[in-house]
Amino acid sequence: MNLKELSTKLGLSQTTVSRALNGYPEVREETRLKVQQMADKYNYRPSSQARRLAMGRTMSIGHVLTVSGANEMVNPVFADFIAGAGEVYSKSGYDMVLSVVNDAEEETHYREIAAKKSVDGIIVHGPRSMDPRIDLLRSVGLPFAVHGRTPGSEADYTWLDVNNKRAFQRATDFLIDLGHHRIALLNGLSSLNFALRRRQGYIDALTSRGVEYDDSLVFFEEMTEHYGYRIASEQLVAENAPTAFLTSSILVAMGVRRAVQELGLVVGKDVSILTHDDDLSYMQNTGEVPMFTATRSSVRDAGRKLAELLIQNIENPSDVPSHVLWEAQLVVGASTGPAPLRAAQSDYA
Amino acid sequence: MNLKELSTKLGLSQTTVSRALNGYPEVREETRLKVQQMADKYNYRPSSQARRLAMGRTMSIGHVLTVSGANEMVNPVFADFIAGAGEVYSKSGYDMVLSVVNDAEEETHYREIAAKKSVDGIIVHGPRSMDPRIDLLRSVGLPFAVHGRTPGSEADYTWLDVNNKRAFQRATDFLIDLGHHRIALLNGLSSLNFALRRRQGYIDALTSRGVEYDDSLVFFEEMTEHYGYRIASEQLVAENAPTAFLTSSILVAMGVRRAVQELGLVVGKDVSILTHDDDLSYMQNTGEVPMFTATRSSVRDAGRKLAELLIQNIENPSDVPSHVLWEAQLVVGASTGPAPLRAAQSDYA
DNA sequence: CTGAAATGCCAAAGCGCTTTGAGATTGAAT
DNA sequence: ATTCAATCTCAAAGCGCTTTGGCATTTCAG
Repeated sequence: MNLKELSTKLGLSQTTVSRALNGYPEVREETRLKVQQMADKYNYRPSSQARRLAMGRTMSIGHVLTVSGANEMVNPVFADFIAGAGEVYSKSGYDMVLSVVNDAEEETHYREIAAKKSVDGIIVHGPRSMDPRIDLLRSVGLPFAVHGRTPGSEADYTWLDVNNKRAFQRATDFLIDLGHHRIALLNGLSSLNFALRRRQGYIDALTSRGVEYDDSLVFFEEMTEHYGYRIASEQLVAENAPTAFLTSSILVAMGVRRAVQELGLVVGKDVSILTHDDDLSYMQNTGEVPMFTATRSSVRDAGRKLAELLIQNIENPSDVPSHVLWEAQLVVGASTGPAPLRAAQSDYA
Repeated sequence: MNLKELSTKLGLSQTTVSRALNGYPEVREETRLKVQQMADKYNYRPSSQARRLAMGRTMSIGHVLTVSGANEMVNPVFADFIAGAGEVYSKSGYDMVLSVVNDAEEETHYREIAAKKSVDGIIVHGPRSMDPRIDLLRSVGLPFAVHGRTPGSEADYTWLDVNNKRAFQRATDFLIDLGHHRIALLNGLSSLNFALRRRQGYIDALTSRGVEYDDSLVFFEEMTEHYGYRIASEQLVAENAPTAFLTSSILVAMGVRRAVQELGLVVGKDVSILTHDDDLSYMQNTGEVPMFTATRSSVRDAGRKLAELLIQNIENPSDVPSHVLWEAQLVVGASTGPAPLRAAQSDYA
C-alpha cells in the first residue's frame, strides 16, 4: 500500500492524505480521522526511502565501530554506549546506521560517509589527540558529536567527556592515602586521548604528593582481561613490585585480580586494585560492597546524552555546540586496602 | 555535486554517466574513463536515498538489539557478532541499521520494520522457542536469517547455529570422566532456545552415564559475571556442594571463579569450571593453557557467516534456505581437573 | 448582502537516481 | 550503395513521498 493507492481509496489527493498523516493544520479534523483510520486499516507506512529523498533528511545517524589491531579488537564498552544512544534514537524517530571498519580504513570511511551524506549526523568514538576525523567532518559540514574530546578546537564542536584526568587523580590520591607508593597504571592505548588524560591525572597526583613517578609502571595497551593478567603477573613477581594497580577498565581489573589470586595473594590486602568502571550492564560492579573500588561513570548514560545532544545539533543547526563534562564517582569497594608493610618497607630500603 | 551537474559538466546525458559509473557495457571505455576521472575530481557520490528509491532496494540490513529485563541488559556477545557481520556488509556494499528496543516492544518493532520495508533483510538474534518474529517475517516476505534456531519450521528459513546440545553433552561427559557427579549448570535465560538445548545436552550426558540429575543444580539467568559469582557463592557452601560448574558464558565463568577463589579454594583442583566460550575479542581464553576449559565457537565468525548467508538470500530469493550447524571445539584449559576426593566421598556417603 | 479572510483541498513540481525504449552512429556484410 | 547488426548515447518515465502555489468553498466582519 502506497500513498497513491491509499489516497484514491479515500477519494482524496495525495497531498491531503500526506498532510493528514503528518499533522499539518490544513486538513479538517474529520478528514484527518478518516485518513488515519484507513491508513491503520491497511497498515500503511510511508516508504522511508521516498520520504528521505523528498525531505532531504535521512533521519538516521551514523556510528563507526572501528576494529583495531591485528586481533581486531572490538571495544567492549561500545555495546553499552550504542544501547544508550539507540534508545534515544528510537524515541526520536532516528535510525542508527552502524559501519564496521578496520582502523586502517577509518579515515577513508568517514570521508565516504561525508560524501554520500547518507546520515544526518555522526557520532565520533574514541577521539585521538589530533584526530583527522574532526577536521574532516567540520570541513564538510556534517553535524557530529564526539564521545570524549581532543585538545585544540574543543570549543567548536559538541562533545561529552568524563573528567578522566580528575578521576584518575582522585583515584591515585586515594591509593596514596592508603600508603601505596608503587602504583602501576594499566592504561588504554596511548593513541586514544582519554588515556593521556588519565595518565596526566595519575602523574599530577603522584607529584603533588611527592611520590616518585616510575615510567616502567605505566602501560598502554588494548583493554582486555588478558592484558591485566599478563602485566600483573609480570609485575607482581618483579623486584620492588607495585602494591596497587590502577586500571582503565573493569576487564583489565579482572585480569589483574586473576593474576593476584593465582599468586596466592589477597586482593584488597596484599594488592589493591582500583579501576575505572564504565558501568557495563553485563559486568556490574555493584552490591553493598562492590568488588572493585572504582571511578564510575556510566557509558550507557553517555550514549543517551550524546545522542540527545547530536539530535539537538541536527535539528537546530544554529545552536552553539554543547560541552558536557561528567565527573566520575569514586566508589569504594573490596579491592583496596592499606599498603602492606612489607612493600612499604622495601620502598624505604 | 549531483548526477545532473556532473553530466552537464561532461557534456553527456545522465544515463551515460550513470551507466559509466555503474559499469554497464553500453558505454565506451574511453568515455567511462573520462567520466570516472571527472567523478573522482569532484568527489561525486550518488545519493544513496535517490539510489534506493530508484532501485527499490535499500542496500541495508537490519539488526535489532533487544535490551532485556529491568536492568536492561545488553547481550555481551552482541558486539562481536555485529563486528563480524558488519565486516561482511562493508565488503558487499550494505549498511547495517541497528535499532535498540526494550524486549516488551520487540515484536511491535519487528512489525514496524517489516511494514516500512526500510531494510532488505534482517537478522534475528536470540530466537525463543516458538518465536513470533519468525512467523511474522515469513508472512510479510522480508528476507531474514536467524542466529540460532527454533524448533518447528526450521527447514523453511536460513539459520546458523552452534550444536549446543552436543557441546554441552561433551562438556558434561568430560566432567563426568574426571569424576564429577555434582555438576551445576549455570545456563542463560530459559526463554532462549539455545539454553534449552544446552540443558538437554547436559541431561543426556548425565543420564547416559548414570549420574543423577538434580534440578536444584540448574539455573537460568541473564549471563553476567555477577550471576556466576552469586550462584557459586551460594552453592559452594551448601551441603553436598557441586564440584564442577558448567557455565553458558565466559563472563559467568569469571564470576564463578571469583567465588571459588574468595572461598580460598583452587580452580581446577577443588572446583572445576567448564564454560562455553564465544571467543570474544576482549575476553580471550587462549594461550598454551587457556584459563578455562571450554566449548569454543567464535561468535564473530558466526556473524560473518550469517551475514553472507543473508546477503545470498537477498540477492537470490529463489535459493533454498541454508542451514549451518557448527560444532564447538572442546578445548582443555586450566580450570578443570579430577573431582576432589572429599566431594567424591560425600557423594557416596 | 458583500468582500475579505480563512479553510480545505488539489495538481503538479520536485528530490536524485536507474532504467526503458528508441534514436544516432559506426562498421561489416551483401 | 544498401542493409543489418552492433555500438553508443539520449530523453523521459518512473521510484513514493513532501511541498509549493493556487483554486474553490466556507466563514465572518462590516
